[in-house]
Formats: sequence, structure tokens, C-alpha cells
Amino acid sequence: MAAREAVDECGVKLVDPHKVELVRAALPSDHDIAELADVFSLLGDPGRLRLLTSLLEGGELCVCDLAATTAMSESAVSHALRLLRAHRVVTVSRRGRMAYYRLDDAHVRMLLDLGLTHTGHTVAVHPERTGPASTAAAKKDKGQ
Amino acid sequence: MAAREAVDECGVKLVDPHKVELVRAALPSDHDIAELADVFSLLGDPGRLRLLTSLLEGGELCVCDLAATTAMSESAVSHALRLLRAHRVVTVSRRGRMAYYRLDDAHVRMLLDLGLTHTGHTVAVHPERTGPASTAAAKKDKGQ
DNA sequence: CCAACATCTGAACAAGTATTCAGATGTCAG
DNA sequence: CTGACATCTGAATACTTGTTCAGATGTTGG
Repeated sequence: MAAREAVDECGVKLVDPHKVELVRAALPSDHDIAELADVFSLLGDPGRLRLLTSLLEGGELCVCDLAATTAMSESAVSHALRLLRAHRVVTVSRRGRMAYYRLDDAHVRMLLDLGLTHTGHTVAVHPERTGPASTAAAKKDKGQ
Repeated sequence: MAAREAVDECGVKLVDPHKVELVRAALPSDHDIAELADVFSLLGDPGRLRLLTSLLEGGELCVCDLAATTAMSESAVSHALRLLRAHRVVTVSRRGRMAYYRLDDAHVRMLLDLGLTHTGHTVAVHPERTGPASTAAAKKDKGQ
């Protein structure tokens, strides 16, 4: 079994070149990876997570109310919302001097929903949730 | 007019105190939020994302093969895997001088899978992104 | 028009984090 | 045992990122 001595184009030693080749071919492009990492990164901040969860619960909220629910300064909320807006995760509808935000990305909504359903530990699976409007947030099964 | 002038305990002005109260009550605890943000954060790095996607595709791979599939240095891979190991996302089984890693968290696996099936739909709007290479969704059950 | 208000923005600072390098640990072959 | 090897680890670096402060923009009511 000389399998251990294989070397790839860059001179790196490989253990299972065949599997490596398969995996490499199946991996998403750098662009797709970067985009996906971007989305996860957006959800990877406690402040933004509270923000998005609030919108998932409340449907539509203005900046000052969001600041209240998330315990953040209005400035911090505004900065965070700008980021989320730039990534098309939320949309804003301005009425008078207020700005009302809402979730506007089915993909993120699903990830959020799936994440919240499993907070802490892996419990029951909800594979049937594919609709953007579903938001298992209403049931809040925290008391698992 | 007076409806707009509500104020919460900290002296912040609120627009819809009732909704704010509801949302606040429904939000996960700080601990749960932090944990979930942690998980998303782990998935928010391109390197770790490639690493995890490789494991999702390959099932079980050693460090040097992972370094090859992800185009990272073996040291960087090792550091990343240590982080993932600390968060119980991957497990290692050592055979001889090799260390074989595999995905070991159903929650993360689902998030990864859900994320990968939607690559290219969220951040930038990509009309026809049907998947140039296979998005791992098709054959995700390799590992077990 | 003016003053009060909600939100947005830019710059500066602080904090966290990924990557690299060099060396440590532990394993196998002879 | 010794040397070659795979992986792990710690420290130093540079990088990214969240938060704050002060001021800008745009809106409402008198």
C-alpha cells in the first residue's frame, strides 16, 4: 500500500488522493464559500442575532423599539441594520421620521429558525419547515 | 399623540411598548443567544467552512488531506480543527500517527446543509445559480 | 422658518481572531 | 535507540470587526 506517498501538484503529501480529488471537485467555488461565510458571519454576532430574532418575533419594528428589545444603543442598532440592509437581509419602510425594519430573506429566516429551534442542544428536527413565513419562533420550545 | 411617548424602565422612548414587551419576553436568554452566535460564528469563516464542507463530503479525512482540499497550511488546519473540536463540532479518531476527523454535530450539519443548498441566493441576488458543482446537499449522508 | 425629534453616518478606539513560525509531542520503521 | 514523520501547540503578528462619540440628514408641528 503505497497510498501514503502520493503527492499533489503543490508537493503536499496526501493519504487518500482519490477522496481528496472527489472532495475538492465537490466543494463550492471560492465565491460561493465566501458568500455563505458572509451570511453565517452576519448571524454570528449576539447583537445582530437579537436584532434578527426580534424581527422574527415582532414582524416589523422601528429602530428605537429594536434598541429596547436588544438592549443596544440606537447607534449600534443603526450600524447593525445598515449592514443587514446592505446584505438584503432586512428591508426598511420609512413612514414619517420613523424607519420600520423587517426580515426580508427567506434563506436567513430559515437558518435563523433552524438555529433557534436547536439552541443549546440538538433536539427534535423540523425538516418540514421550508416556507419563509413559517417561523417556528411562535412556538418557542425552550422548555425541552 | 400620547401613544408615541411611552418610556421604558431605562428611560428610552418607545413607539410600541406592547409589542416590545412581547418580543422581549419571547427572545432567547443571553446564554442561548451567545451559544447560537457562537455556532454561526464558527461557520462564518471561509477556512472553517471549507473544512466542514470537506468533512461533509468526504466523511472522514486526516489533517494533511484536509489541508489539501481546503488550500490551507497544515498548521492553520490544526488550529481550526482544535476550535471545532472544542465546540464538539468534529471528533477525531487517531490511528497510528494520523488523526482522522469527522463531523459530529447534527445541528451544525443541518445548518451547513441548509446553507449550502442556498449558496448564491442571499447576499447578492443570483438569478440562475443552480449549482455548477454539486452542492453537497445531494449526497450529504456520506459520513455515517 | 424654526426647534424638536428619529435615524443615519464617519472616524477613532478597543477587542477579538486568524495566520504564521518555530518548536513540542507522540508514533512508526529499522 | 535513532531518525523520519504527522500532528499539535504557544507566542507574535496583522487583520477584521463592534462600539462609541459627535455631528449630519431629513421630518414633523407650530
